[in-house]
Amino acid sequence: MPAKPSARTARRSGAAPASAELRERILSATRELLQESRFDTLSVADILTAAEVSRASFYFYFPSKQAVLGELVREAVTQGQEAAQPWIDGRQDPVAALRAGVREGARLWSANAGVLMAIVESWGSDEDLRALWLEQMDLFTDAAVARIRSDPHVLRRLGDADVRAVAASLTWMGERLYYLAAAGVPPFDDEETLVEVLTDAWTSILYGRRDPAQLSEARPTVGDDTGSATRDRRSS
Amino acid sequence: MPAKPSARTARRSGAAPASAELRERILSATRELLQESRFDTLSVADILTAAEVSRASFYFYFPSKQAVLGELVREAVTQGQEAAQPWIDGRQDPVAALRAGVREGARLWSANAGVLMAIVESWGSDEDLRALWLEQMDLFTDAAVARIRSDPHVLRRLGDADVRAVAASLTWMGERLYYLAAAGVPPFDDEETLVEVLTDAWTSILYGRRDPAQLSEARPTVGDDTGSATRDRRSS
DNA sequence: CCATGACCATACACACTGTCCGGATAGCGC
DNA sequence: GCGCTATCCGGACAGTGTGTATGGTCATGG
Repeated sequence: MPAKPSARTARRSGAAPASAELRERILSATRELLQESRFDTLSVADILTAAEVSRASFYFYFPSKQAVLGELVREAVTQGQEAAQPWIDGRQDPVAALRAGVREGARLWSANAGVLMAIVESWGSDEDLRALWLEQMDLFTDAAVARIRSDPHVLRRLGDADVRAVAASLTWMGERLYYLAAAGVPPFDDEETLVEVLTDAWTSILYGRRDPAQLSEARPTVGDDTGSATRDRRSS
Repeated sequence: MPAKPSARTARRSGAAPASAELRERILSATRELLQESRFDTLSVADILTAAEVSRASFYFYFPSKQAVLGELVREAVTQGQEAAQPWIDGRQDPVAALRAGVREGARLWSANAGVLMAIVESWGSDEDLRALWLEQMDLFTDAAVARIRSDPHVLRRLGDADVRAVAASLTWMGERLYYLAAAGVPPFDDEETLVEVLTDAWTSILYGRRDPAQLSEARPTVGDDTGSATRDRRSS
């Protein structure tokens, strides 16, 4: 069966074949594809087409599509570490800093929804991705632990509880809620709701109170519950 | 190429070829296989071998291996609904009931670790499984919402927060932590730690206090933190 | 002017899924 | 005992993926 030997010869003409240019193309293409497809339904062939790269080249730069995802995750997550900083170094009001961090996290997640959803869905099935993701979660946990340890008020409140376990819980609760938000699962698909509930949870657990400040923020009546539906992202 | 026409003829001899007997064999075999393999690395062929069933028969009873998982999940999750009952109908001390429910949940998860890990890892990639799991989580959420609504103390404390969102957060935090425990991710791989931290989180958020009772329970010094390692189940 | 390195097309070995078909066999009515 | 039918089996096949291997093309630079 004769394949069409059509126009696939207009590339080398481009400016610089700078060493790892194809590598970049692969990365970008994958990142974009992930915005509309799930990682596991994405075939290498799809990436090849989108990046206009040959199979051989792909496997020259990456050992597998999982490796590509790993790279993208590292990129995305680096920014995340920074979002948490304000709360970590604890120069501001903790609750305010926390809320700001949570909101920043939400922004970050929606900006990189494709990549982050992909890693969350895939770290269970690939050794390298698993190590990568667990390491990232550990970093957040470490930061939270440090912050908690440096706050006598929180320490007292926590009593004899396992500080690291508490910190890890908070980290993973965040991971899950952000993921659900990105996946369009109600009620987390609404950013405002997400931020409120996450912040409340963190402050309740650590500081034993809900943030009074939130009441002053302009937030329309919630009109909550009665929502058992299952709406999905991917339909936009 | 002559295949060995060997001993595959010792089954029909068995007692009753009662209608859906093969179906049962498939279910059990899969359940057992899931205790040592991940769902996505499990091929239909593996199930066929384990259940001593032909490919044709398999596809007669189930449209796909996902459907098998769905069935197993329904079985496992039904028990879960009951575990939550004591807290739901709220005749006992809420915190005590909560703690008991959380512990029961932990037991349930470790008893059905294979199946439950499988659904958690797979609901993102299959329409039916997704609907099934989201429905289950919604059921738990509904129950929590009802319980919260019927408790003026909690209601007051929650203020204008979105009740359903809070309930959903608690549900999903549980899902994630139980999963991590089953997956052997520290510090949740220790049941005691898991139960404590989950109960504390729920009570902190809902009742604004940690349970004083827990201090009286015999619980050895935690010797917490300094654990960033990544140990995996599947190695037992 | 040709060697080299970057890249491509193609095709292959292997694995898995889901479908289809020609039997084999056991129980059952007769 | 005899054929019927429901049930189940082995095996083959098409379709789709992945990862590897082979040989060819083209621009550049020595």
